[in-house]
Amino acid sequence: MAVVEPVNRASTAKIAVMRQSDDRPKRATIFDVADEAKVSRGTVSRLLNGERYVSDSAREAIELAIARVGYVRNMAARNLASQRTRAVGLIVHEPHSVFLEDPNIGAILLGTNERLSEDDYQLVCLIIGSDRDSARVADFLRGGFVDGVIIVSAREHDPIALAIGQIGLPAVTVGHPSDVPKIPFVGIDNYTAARDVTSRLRDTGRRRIGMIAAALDRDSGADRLAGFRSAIGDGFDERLVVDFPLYSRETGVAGMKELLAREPDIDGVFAASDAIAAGAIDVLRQAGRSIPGDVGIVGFDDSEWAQRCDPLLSTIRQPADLLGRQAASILLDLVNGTRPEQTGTLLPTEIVWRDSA
Amino acid sequence: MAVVEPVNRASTAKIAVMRQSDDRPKRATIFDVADEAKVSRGTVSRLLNGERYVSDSAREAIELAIARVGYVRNMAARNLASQRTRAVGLIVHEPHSVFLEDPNIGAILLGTNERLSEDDYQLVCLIIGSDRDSARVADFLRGGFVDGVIIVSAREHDPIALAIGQIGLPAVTVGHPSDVPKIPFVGIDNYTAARDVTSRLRDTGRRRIGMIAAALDRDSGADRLAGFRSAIGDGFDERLVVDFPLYSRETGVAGMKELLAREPDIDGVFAASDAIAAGAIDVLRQAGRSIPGDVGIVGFDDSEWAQRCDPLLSTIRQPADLLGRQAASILLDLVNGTRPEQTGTLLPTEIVWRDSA
DNA sequence: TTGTATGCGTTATCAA
DNA sequence: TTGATAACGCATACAA
Repeated sequence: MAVVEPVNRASTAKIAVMRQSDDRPKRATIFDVADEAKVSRGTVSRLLNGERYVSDSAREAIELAIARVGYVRNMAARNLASQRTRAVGLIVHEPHSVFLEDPNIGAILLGTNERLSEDDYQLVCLIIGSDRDSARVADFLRGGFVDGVIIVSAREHDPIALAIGQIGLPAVTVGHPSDVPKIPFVGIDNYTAARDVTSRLRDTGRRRIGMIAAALDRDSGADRLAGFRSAIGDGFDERLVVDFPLYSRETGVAGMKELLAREPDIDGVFAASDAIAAGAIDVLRQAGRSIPGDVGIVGFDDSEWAQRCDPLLSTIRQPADLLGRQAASILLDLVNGTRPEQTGTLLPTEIVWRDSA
Repeated sequence: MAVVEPVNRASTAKIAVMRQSDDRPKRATIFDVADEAKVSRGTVSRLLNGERYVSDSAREAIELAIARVGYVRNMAARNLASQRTRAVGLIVHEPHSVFLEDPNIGAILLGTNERLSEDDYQLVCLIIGSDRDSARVADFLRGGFVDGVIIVSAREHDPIALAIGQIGLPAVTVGHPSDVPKIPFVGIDNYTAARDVTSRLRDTGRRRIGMIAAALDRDSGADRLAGFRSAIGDGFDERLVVDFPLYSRETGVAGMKELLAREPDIDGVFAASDAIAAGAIDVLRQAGRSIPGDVGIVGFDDSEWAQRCDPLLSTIRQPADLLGRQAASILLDLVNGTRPEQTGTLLPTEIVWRDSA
């Protein structure tokens, strides 16, 4: 031990006592472990990080010492020294109502967590519900609290996405707002899915098909509308499209009323989400229309809503958990220095035909 | 400047370059700001932390310097030096299905975030979906990543709760598992709410009242059953109670079928959650029972489910967002060294009478 | 395989 | 009000 050591520790201990305002137990450090095991701090650190070059005798002594002094690593110190945290952030930037109701967000979250867990990364989920949150989260990210970040439900002109670009933090978005082109993304092909489901609606003989669109400021909403339009082709009639800000049941109620008013003979409806479809179905019922007899209707998501509709809702299954997993995989590559070969990944969807169309 | 400074920074720069594996921009430190503004690091730090004793001239120079060199604080270093992070964890420990469906969790999350945001604390939400997660989260907490923690949906014998006790980390639980008595909690009075709603069911003339209980391993589930039992009093018949692990619609379906089989004359049902009630209603319908004519039914939560039932569901409103806010407030006190005067806080609930009973 | 020494970027103490 | 400097606890390059 160098002569300076004891002095060092002694003064440290004193200050620690002074700072110790309450009853939090004092925590052992690598110093204590090294002393106890009669080895150097370097050796302890190497063992802790699973590196080679630790003899069995040293290992035993250290493990014993760790147990004896009750050592646990201090992450802040580790982060500072190693310049990485083994944590990644997941940012959910949504108004409250959406966060609570969107059936996909939870699944994305779980998928991400699962994948990160496999590589022993910690997911920290950051919620933005106000401008103040937004600024604080930006600080948090800039501060090096996480090694990378996944943005769920990014929107156009998202200040956080822009901040991340400036910081140079590895990032992946779920969905791809058009104004952050450099960040890799994972998503589904909303356009094709919408086009295909609408086509099947036509193939089953529907002729006056409307759409209740939503969230046109997001890629998901805009692409679903574009797909619908493409499937309808030349006969497209903009009077048969209504749009609202949110993917909610209320949107379905308002939208369906509007469509019925504009076109009483409507015989098919593509709702931009299952929740919207559920609202629309209730309105159609009250208006005396039978489903799928008079009107065929399809939704999007294959969420809980689809199972609770009467009749059961035909819809598009979106692999939300896989989106999360995939986003996590890409981010891990990024964090480890691998550049992804492609900037965007689209996962396949599947049409689930049930009873409503 | 001391003579040692330039040497120090020069060698630092070299190492930084060596480590800089990719294109992450080099970041300015307090050193750079201090140099640029011709003041000491101490002064810069004081300004950054909003302390007194910074002259206007110094302030101006520093703010200019910060903008010029593009300084942002390094949180890891700040955390290490200050021994606190200004972040608190919120732990959700639930199987996937519950996390996705429980209507309260999201609201608790948002309420917590809102309150913490007011004090500029960052909420980091930690999800436990496996034993591996559990161990990693424990490390994360022990590592000093957060100043405190809120546990949502704590259960009996929760390893995380036990770990937190050992660490001595300030903590609050939402709900109060009986085996972690020392941790303050916030919750609702499930017992009284359940008793009152059941009593009203009786007061409106129901005589054969059953209950579909769930999650008896949690205080919420157990207390709701106890309240029901108390309201029924002497006439309690355990044949009229069924219980299942989850607060889910499937529980309602299975539970109602069982109750109908046991007691065809049943004329009232207390479902332990709205989702359960929704399932039960569907079964009653199919069995040809009218609601509330033949059978009155009430739920718990006042969630989305309640609004989608036909008829609209009478239920108990649980102030989930307030639970989150309150938990956050208590935790902030704890983190700042204030001991709470009481170990438990119960928030009021409200019975919402609609059409189902 | 192990030990030593230095750096990581702050905060906080104390003297000035 | 400011400056100088010692912690904070760990990782790591390099010497041994």
